[in-house]
Amino acid sequence: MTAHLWQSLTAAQREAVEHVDGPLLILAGPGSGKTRVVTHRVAYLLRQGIASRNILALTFTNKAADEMRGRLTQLAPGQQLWIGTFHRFCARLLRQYAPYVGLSENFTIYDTSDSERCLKATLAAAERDLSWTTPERLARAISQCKNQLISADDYRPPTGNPLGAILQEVYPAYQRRLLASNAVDFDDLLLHVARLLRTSDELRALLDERFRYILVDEYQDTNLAQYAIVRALSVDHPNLAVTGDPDQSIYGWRGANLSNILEFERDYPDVRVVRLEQNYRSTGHILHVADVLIRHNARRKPKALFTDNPRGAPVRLTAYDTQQREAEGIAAEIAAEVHPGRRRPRDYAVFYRVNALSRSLEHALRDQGLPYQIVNGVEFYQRREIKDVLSYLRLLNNPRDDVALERIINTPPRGIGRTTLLRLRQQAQAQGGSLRDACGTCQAIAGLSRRAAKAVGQFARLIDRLEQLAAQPVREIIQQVLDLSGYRQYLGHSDAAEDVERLANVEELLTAAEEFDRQHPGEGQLEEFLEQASLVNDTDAWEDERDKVTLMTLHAAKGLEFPVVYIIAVEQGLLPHELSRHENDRLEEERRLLFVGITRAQQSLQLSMAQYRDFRGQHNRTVPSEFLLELPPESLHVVNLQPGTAAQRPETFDQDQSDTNRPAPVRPPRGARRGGRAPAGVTTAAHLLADEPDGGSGTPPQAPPPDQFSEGMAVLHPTYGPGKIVALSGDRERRRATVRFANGSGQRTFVLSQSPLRPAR
DNA sequence: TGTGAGTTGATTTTT
DNA sequence: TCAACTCACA
Repeated sequence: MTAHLWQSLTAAQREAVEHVDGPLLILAGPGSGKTRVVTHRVAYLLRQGIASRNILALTFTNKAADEMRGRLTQLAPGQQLWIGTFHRFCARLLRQYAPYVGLSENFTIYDTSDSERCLKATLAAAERDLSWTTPERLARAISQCKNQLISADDYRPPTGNPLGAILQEVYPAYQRRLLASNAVDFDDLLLHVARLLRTSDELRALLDERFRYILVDEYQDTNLAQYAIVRALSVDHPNLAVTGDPDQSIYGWRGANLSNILEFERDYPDVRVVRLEQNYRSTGHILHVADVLIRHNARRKPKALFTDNPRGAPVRLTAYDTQQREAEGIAAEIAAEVHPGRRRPRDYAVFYRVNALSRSLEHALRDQGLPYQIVNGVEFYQRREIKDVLSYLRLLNNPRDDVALERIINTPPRGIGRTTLLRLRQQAQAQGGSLRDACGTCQAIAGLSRRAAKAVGQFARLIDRLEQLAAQPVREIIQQVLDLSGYRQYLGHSDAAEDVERLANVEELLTAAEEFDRQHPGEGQLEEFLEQASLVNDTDAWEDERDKVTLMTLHAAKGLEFPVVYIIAVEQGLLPHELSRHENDRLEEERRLLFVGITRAQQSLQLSMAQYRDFRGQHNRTVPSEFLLELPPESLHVVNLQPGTAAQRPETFDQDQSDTNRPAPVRPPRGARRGGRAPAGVTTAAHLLADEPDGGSGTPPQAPPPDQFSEGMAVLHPTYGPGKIVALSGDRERRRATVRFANGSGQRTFVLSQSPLRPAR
């Protein structure tokens, strides 16, 4: 082996790299060179004479897979081994074994919006009263079931849960519809494979033998289904190496199960554990802030983060007046470094909790003439025109794809309206066939007007004609679709900026198809193209080559690093997010999210908040994030850019609706109270942020907070559930609200200052 | 059947 | 704020 490859590795890294047989757990802190270790280890395995086809590397995102592939081609050129996401891997297996689960190999992969359409169709057919819940909620519930390996037949609702009762009916019906359409949703990819491995030990053993060495990256993000798959493939050959960091688990909401990594040692008692704790990325101050913050989490594996890097500048904690000031301030700082050439735009990243926060930054950066890129804005493959065109392709590939058919049967408009579609659905149901079948027999459908029947007949002929082309190169198929369906004309007939852009997007799709064709010569590649389109997202298109400021969510930031990082809107309700604030597990996940953001920074980091922020079209006073209280003052530099604020700030706490109101005007948020972990001498974010320029001055009596309740407003009560305010009375501390509750609890009156009632939004 | 205005209602993170 | 959906009308 070439000596220089290993020279740069530390003892701990080398230990992981040179581990060959048996289970291995690599606990890798941020910036600890994990990717290097993993790729070196694969190279090492290959050099030990292990055949590349026996190695399987599973990642969570395409981006991670691409990076690993890229590095491996440098370390071990010319080796063919499987590197990819769980979903890609499962899709590929499923194509091979589709009949075992009732699919044919040309099945369609529904993305989230497709499966929601499918679910809506199911609900419409079931005719249940859904006024009290939404299809989205049901979709999420189904997804959660699948993540936990609960199949439609196994599902038993918890007693007294109204959602469960509906689910018991709808989940199997939805699943039947998917199968009838020869389609799977994202979760099915995993679920089908997991069940396949469980039911057929023969197949399981075959694949276990085939994939003798398995590596799983970001193991902390695996859910139960992924866990089951990996375990099933590591019975006879338990050479399972997982890497991860429990502190960077941020996908709990998607079913990721932190226990998978926390209890790995229990699952594999003879596991070798390697800890990579030295950080090569960040300055001492940045790492210290991250470390102190994450120690507030209870569910974790304690670890000591350290670095030999210089301490650097303290982390800045900046309070702005408004979000505009925040954005302008950040943009001006970047411009001041970039324009004289001290730094490049690509050195900078701005992170936020939700996509909606990017707008003011875009403005500010544009005003400064700074180039920027937004990761995960509107995804390319989610755009209407792209989905339209792809739906044609999907229907060609899988005639039973009803969701695709419904999408295009009248796009562009060809005179097939609601009524006609309804008849077609009835016909399909009666025949027990697909909509595509029904279209073919439209002459025989009762109640269909002559005109409608003609339109449907034309549509059926169009599809027939296109189906002849299915073996052509993908670009050619798309061209024909655009021409024969009239879609190109339909988009091109107006000069509206919107239409021009749509046309441009379609052109881009053609380019992508051309590129695909080049890489996939030969016939019948349509299926592979569609699979890529469903399982590849826009993060993958993020170009770190481009010299631009990067704007992205904290989730998207995982795995990346930047010299200078800004994290904006570190405020209650956003970070931690409103929906995660009240459950401890989810609060810890929010803390991890901030931890991930902080540890992306190499040299310089600023956390910021704005006193006022426009959100969802409303102008709101904000409350500093409780996480700010948990940061170590000795590594912080607090900058207060709010004019004359010390006087008003206590009031901000009155708007904190998280727990029971207290009479005291200044109330330490939860973090400070819990176990007295707040840094000595600092009790509240108000103090923390009032350090300068005018901190400590006398506090005049504050104005009463603006009334947040109004008549007719939807509210939520922890005991009585959702309700509506029917009357308000009294003032200030005595202000009372009468609420009518939805679930038969009748009407009740609450003293607002003493009740946990809050707006339901 | 298609279109446009108007309303409503919902808003986290993604394979 | 903004997209999806409804409803009235051509």
